[in-house]
Amino acid sequence: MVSKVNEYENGLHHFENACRQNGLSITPQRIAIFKELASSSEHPSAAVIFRKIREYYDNISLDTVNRTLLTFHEIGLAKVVESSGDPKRFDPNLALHHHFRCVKCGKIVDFENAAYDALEIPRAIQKKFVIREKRVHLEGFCDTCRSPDG
Amino acid sequence: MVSKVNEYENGLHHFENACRQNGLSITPQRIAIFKELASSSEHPSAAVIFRKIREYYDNISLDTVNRTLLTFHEIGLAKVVESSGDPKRFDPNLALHHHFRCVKCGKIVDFENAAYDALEIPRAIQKKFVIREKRVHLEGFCDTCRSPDG
DNA sequence: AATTATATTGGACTAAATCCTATGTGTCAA
DNA sequence: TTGACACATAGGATTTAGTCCAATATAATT
Ligand SMILES: [Mn+2]
Ligand SMILES: [Mn+2]
Ligand SMILES: [Zn+2]
Ligand SMILES: [Zn+2]
Repeated sequence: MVSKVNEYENGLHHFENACRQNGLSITPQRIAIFKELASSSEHPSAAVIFRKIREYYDNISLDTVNRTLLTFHEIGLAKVVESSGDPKRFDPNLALHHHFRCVKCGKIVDFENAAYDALEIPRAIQKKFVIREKRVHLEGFCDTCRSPDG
Repeated sequence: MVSKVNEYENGLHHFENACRQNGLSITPQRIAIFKELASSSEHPSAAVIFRKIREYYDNISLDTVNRTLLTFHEIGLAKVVESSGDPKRFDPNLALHHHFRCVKCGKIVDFENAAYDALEIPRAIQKKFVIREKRVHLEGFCDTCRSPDG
């Protein structure tokens, strides 16, 4: 078992390498944003990350958070998750996995499934398009939203 | 083979029945929006539909188009397609099918695939959530965006 | 044709995201 | 270690998407 500390350090090293390889300087803002995203499992929006960082970093700007999250996406440090309009949601989990999204509260939940992972891209699609992501997307009501009201 | 006219009439009947069953009156605006959506295969946003209808219907409001598309979704006449932030995209195709989305130009393309259709919802997910939609989501670069620039 | 509940309009408002430019700071080479 | 510079950020302005609201219009029913 890998210790938490090592996981954490590995994450930071990955981040620093990715920045260096892409000619991006390593700023306190980028570090804070990376840490916040990496330690999150709720597929946060830029605004959510912004508010969390603001708790201890009193003048980081929302623009920087937005710009940086998009940069992370470009250099492969983060993914942008499928939503339905509404704010963009970011994902630090780069491994192949799948999503359930609650149409009521917007919660996005990861899950793993070997059969889903094994799906092949249809020939006709492969010929025509360059595929970068393949995910199964489930939608419905989560455990919290399913019962009382709606 | 069903004639175009019949398909069209069936669509309109379906629309009218859905409205009646839900206590919604059949207004010229709703008819125009339904026709425009039903005859589209590009998964249009509200703004796109609004602009098309404006070409011949000179004072329909954007608010009505937005509100109506959401209503259509509620009463099962349309689906809201998975995107990545950015404007909501609507889908008149109620049949089980799957999507490719170009990350550059935003184009969303339908495709059918029996293996994808046959995917089962994992036990653990079924127990916890109420599933309403199941789709495979592919992402990448479309035929137009793949080549020259990047 | 009159009634009434529902729907639409258009402008105001809110929220998300991007743009702009003056200021600040990581990085690298001396 | 310092200095120079290219790159990055802050914060305010702007753009864009979506919603709200109150006055007006109209579909459905009688
Ligand atoms: Mn995820
Ligand atoms: Mn579709
Ligand atoms: Zn929920
Ligand atoms: Zn494209």
